[in-house]
Amino acid sequence: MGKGVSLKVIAAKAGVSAALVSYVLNNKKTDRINKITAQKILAIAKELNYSTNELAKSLKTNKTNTIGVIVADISNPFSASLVRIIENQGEQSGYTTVFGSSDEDLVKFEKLVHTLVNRKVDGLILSPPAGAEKIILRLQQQDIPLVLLDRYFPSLKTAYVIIDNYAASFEAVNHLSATGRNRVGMITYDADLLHLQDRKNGYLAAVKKTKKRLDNNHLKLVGIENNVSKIEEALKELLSGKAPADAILFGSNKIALICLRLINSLSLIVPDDLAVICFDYTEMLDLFYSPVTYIKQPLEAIGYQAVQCLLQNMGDTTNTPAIVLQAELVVQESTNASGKLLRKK
Amino acid sequence: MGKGVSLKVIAAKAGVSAALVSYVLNNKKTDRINKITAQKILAIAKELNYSTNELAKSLKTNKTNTIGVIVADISNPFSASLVRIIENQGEQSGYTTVFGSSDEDLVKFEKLVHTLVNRKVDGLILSPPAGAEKIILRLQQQDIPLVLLDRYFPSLKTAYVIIDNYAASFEAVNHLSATGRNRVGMITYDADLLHLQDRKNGYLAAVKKTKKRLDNNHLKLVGIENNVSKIEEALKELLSGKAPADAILFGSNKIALICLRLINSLSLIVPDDLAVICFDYTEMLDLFYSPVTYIKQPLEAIGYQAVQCLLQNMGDTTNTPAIVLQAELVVQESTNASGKLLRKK
DNA sequence: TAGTTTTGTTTAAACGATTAAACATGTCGG
DNA sequence: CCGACATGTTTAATCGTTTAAACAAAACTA
Repeated sequence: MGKGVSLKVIAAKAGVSAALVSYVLNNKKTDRINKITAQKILAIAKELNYSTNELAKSLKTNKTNTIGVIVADISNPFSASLVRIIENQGEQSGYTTVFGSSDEDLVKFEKLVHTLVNRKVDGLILSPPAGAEKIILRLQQQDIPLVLLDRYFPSLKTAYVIIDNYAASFEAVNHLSATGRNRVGMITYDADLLHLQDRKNGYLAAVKKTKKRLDNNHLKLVGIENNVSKIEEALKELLSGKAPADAILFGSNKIALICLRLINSLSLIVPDDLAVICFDYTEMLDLFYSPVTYIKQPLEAIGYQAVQCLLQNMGDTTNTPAIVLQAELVVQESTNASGKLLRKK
Repeated sequence: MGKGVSLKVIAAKAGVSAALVSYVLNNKKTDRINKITAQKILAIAKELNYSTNELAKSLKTNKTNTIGVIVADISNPFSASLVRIIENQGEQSGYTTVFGSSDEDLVKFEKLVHTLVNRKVDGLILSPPAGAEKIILRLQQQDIPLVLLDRYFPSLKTAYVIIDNYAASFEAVNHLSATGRNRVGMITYDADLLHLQDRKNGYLAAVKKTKKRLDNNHLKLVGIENNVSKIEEALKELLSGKAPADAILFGSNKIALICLRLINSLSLIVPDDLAVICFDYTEMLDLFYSPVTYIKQPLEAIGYQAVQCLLQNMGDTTNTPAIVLQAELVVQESTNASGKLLRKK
């Protein structure tokens, strides 16, 4: 391996001590240092193409200027976009971001957390899987700054940034009701995670509010592992029987993909026969023949707030801001009340 | 910040030297060490919840067990999937992966490379933007193991993993020709990057081979910044005039998205009036009313090979394997020769 | 019993930086 | 011409590990 150029090397070449080189390169004690010596040192540093060994620096300063981010799955477009925003946002404040995917797996999550902590990240932005309370708690006991993303645990006093999933679902169902849909169904996850519960509960509350009889068969819960046939089955059930749904809210973009693909191959027409709304935007929603109405999470704001909260929490770990952002319902053709089709006949 | 538990702390508590603790915890010199002492040390380490400071360890051992990956844009589903595969693949070999997005911007790319190098990653997997030759060369001079991903520079002797873009384009056009399309167009990038040139040249060669008159107007080049109106304009041009294209090959998933969205709003029918093929798979292709035929890059294989090549290059930087993988044309409805529509009428 | 091995543990330097404190000079006022 | 202050640079400890080498005591060996 090519010998690294260290302060010592520069010092030797310049005939000074390593300490002085450090001062010069970091612009410290600038009032004291001889300009000529400083110039010489800078010249040599440039000539040798010196660059700091951040490992050593971090070890000494106890600061890595790194934040660790754990999402469920970075290959999910939703996570990927968010991660990108956090990456940019962090950079603005001088932080490098490192990511990992937990796959909603507690063991994997814990392993990732460990790796990041042992590498001494300055703080963590986490989308923890269900059951991660103990892990989070231990991090707090170790005084490691962190903010939860997209999820939160009511039993824990942490900083978090979430969207109001309850309101988002509620608004979506309201929109469907208001535009004449009578049997609004939902396919979402059967999970402990509170943000998913909120999506479900928002739906239930809105359905109840319509005074229309609440038909349990219109809420379909599927596993978070996104099993294709299970989800397809749920959709088929919703669309059959004596009171088939005339509108469906999909609890995630994964669910939406699977269902829309299936709908493509069925004989029913969106939005005439069925209105659909999807949680989270993906490019694909625009490509469906009837562009899909969706619940738009304010990704920029989420990413921004996550980093800001973390910075605050880094200053003082007892400072745990809780940010709740509102999602926005973006109405497109798939919930068109008129039933007039824009798509090609 | 909560005092870190260091070897020294354990050593003190156990009444031994830090060195001995290190030996025990790393299972070195196991034959020599007293079992009882070892047990005691392990117990204390567990009790204090010790975990290695990887910073210090890396500084000493000159190994971080980290590989750095730079892609164009991690929020692009293609990159996101690949990155995920690399992440998993790296983990198999005991490496943590850290990512960054260059946005095809040379300055940003260089900055990212610097950051990763200063953090002493053990190796790099890079999708360099155009003009990155000097940067790559300097890395090689510093003996930093690296492998290029998806791209390569003929002027440089580096390890790389790419797909045969020329053959992929060629095959796609052939397929269109063979299924009766006569005026095959392409919209792709006007870029120096060789893999993009290859896509273009494969198209040109295949068109030439059909013996049909090569009409320059059927190849549209757009900027890599994916300007929406420029791309839409290119599409409109292809579809108008005296010899409108009856088939189009899209040079990337971004281009495809923009064009398919526009096609959705036009009166022409895919595949009857127009066949389309897209480079790179994305979920969205399945949601288009006429599922889109695409050129499938073997992501798993690419990710696997990238990591393997890097490991080889880490062992010996003069070892620069060049892997060329073949893409696969996945034929779906959008190039259906019969013109029979599966989509809803 | 003295010498050699084996067993068990410690010493100390090193990785590459940071930084308080000490140490030289030089300059100036009185 | 001497103490005080300013100027410029070095010393040395430290961060938390690793690891070769030294050391000490016990256990054989002859």
